[in-house]
Amino acid sequence: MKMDAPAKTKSEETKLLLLKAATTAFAYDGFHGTSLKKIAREAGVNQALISYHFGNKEGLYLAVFETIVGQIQTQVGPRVQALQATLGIHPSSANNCNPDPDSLKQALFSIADAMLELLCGDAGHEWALLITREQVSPTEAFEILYSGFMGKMLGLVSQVMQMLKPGLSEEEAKMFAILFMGQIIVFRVSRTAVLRHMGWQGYGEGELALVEQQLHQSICSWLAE
Amino acid sequence: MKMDAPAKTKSEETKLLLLKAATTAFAYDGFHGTSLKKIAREAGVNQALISYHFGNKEGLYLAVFETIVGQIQTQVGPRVQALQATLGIHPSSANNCNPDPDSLKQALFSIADAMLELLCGDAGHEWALLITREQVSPTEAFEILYSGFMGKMLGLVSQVMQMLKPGLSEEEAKMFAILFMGQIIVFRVSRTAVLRHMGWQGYGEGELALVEQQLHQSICSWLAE
DNA sequence: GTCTATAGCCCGATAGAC
DNA sequence: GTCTATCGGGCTATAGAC
Repeated sequence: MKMDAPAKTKSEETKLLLLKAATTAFAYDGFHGTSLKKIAREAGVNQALISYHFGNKEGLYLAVFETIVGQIQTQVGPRVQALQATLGIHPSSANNCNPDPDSLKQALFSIADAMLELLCGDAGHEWALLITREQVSPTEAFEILYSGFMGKMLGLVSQVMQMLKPGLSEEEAKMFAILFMGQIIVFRVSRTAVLRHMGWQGYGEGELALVEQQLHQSICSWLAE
Repeated sequence: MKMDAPAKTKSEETKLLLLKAATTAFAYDGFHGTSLKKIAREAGVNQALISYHFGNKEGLYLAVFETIVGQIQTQVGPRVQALQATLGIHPSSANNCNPDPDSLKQALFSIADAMLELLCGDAGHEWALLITREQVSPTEAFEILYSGFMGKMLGLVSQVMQMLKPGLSEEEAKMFAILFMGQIIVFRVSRTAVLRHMGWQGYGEGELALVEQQLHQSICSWLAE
């Protein structure tokens, strides 16, 4: 919720240490593959404190996702709002529903780039693993992710698509948003297969730039049609 | 390997029962979330027989994937070869590298439809879960999947793309194959998010038809460009 | 708030009778 | 080939001292 400073009380520091260790462990080994003993060990904190602070294993797991969503919202939330403002979607404007098509396209580009970086960049590596896992095998934590940012993202892309191609039905626009996301998340979800197929060692700057270029081209194809 | 009939010896029947139960259990709960005790119980087979027939838990897990790849190969293998023949990719033909562009496009359509049905249809539900899990968190079993059919599939799509758009570099063609796959697998990987976003209850015939239509349209956009 | 210690359970693997 | 029985170990959760 409000955890930017390294923490003040000792209790909060313990929580942060546990959350950090739990994020790493759950990301790499999944919920079932992770033991509380290991998390406590890696955090340098006594195991019994997990129950004390988070109730049980599931409570800790959910807390990890709440932290992630909170940080994503503080990071990309402002950008999304700025985007909505640029596009004239903000509620205060009457119905200025005809922004510059080119800036709309640029908006799609920047959303794609941001998603790709989040999912495939070094910074959000563990987040990406956790998010992907919840996509594939949803638990209670999926609700946190979807209502926190995924649903909003899909809705935004759908809206932009419908503005760019007014002929689209709402259903078609929503479907396009999903295809849009699919082209991005495949690079995380099928990471191993992608690297093998492309003959890459990993996603370096060069590779990501190439992917972004291809994504932009694909988006242009849709819009040109 | 060669298991079509309900089995002959009692030993093979036991193996089949265990493989069937293991497929279901691993699909829904993952490797770590599944216990051998549960598999034996659901198979109606004594637990100790797992060690006897498959060595250990991992051996059983890998055997599940070998079975899946075997069945996929017998199912779609002939279709792929027919496709390659139609496209003139078969080695016996010299270099008849200019088949009808329209039949190439139809080939892409049918690959997309087959993949979508495999991943989202009722028939391959458990397979889809297992495959997706291995994509996201690869283990030794990933090798079986990739060398068994995923790599071939990606290679085939890349080839077709390059034939349809000769201007593409090999790298671009490979990337297109990945975007192609991404648009399909998103419907499995992000199933929960997709259903919520679209307001669907599940993937019925109507929904799948709609998805296929949209996929075809997306492919057409790429090719038209 | 933090710790130690442990209860209670389920797991995977194996030994040995049949 | 199939079974019962069990071992050793790791797990989550909790009780209770400090």
